[in-house]
Amino acid sequence: MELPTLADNVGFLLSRTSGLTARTANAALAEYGLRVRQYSVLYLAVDAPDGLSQRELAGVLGLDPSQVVLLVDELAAAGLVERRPSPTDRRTRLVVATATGRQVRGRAARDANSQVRHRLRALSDSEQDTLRDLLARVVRSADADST
Amino acid sequence: MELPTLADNVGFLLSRTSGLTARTANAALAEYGLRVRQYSVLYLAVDAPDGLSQRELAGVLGLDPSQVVLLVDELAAAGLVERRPSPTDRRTRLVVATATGRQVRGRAARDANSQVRHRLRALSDSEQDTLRDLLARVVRSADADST
DNA sequence: TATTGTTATACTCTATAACTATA
DNA sequence: TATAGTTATAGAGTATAACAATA
Repeated sequence: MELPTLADNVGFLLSRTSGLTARTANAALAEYGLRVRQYSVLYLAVDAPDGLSQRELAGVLGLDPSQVVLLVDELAAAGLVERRPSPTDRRTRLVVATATGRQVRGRAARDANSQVRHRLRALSDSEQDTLRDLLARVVRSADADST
Repeated sequence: MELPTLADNVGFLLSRTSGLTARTANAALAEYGLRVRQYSVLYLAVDAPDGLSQRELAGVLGLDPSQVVLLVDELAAAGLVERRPSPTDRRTRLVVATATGRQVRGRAARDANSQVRHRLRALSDSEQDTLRDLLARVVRSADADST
């Protein structure tokens, strides 16, 4: 069995590309006082009209629930989300975006998306779509494994 | 402009997929006392018959040269690589794999590749090739930018 | 003057364990 | 007995700045 060169190693390429896009996104988000991890929590909160539990956030983001606590703390301190008691389970606290949070995420998302698309400009639009679909299938299969 | 859901965001998917494959690779490499960063340095050293300068390693890996120093320190302490003076430039130290390093990287690479392929098994072989090619083009374009 | 390797430092991210309150 | 949230801690990864030796 012949070994490929490191430059042809999918894991290595994923790490490099992920690092590139994360740096790009963080640079775009700095204007809003956000980094990608906080931004991803805000993003999900905005898209969930009734909010999400921190457990749900951890699941979607692939993070440990203990990490989500700190991210929500920071977003709450910045006034972008708030924690509300769940009407059905007193253990659960729902993370809900504030009006400010919704505005910030809208502007931040457009800036970040634009910068990341530019970072990926070596790929055509349809190639970026292909990349997204391939990655999404890997993530879904991993999520299915851990269920 | 309509915002996509986070699950359709290429940056987010890259981060998740990179994390998944890095964890998988680290688990496979633990048997050899390696982690992906150290492994990637060893990998390049093995493939360069006359060794590489730490500056070259940093360039290929997308790391800061100061980080490469520590990775080479660890590999040298484990007897997998050694630093040799460059015959042409007394500032430069060439990182060269030892015989042990070559053996270890061969076995480690086969284990890690096998595990990562399994982690990506939602994609067919040809889809994994497509993914690799798309990512490689992004990395090359970024490398060209910083030149 | 510029480049190679190095040391140092601070910050972010990741991984785990343990605890509380509720279910 | 299990689950949601939380606190704490340690280790790994990332980002910069500054310095000595050499080009």
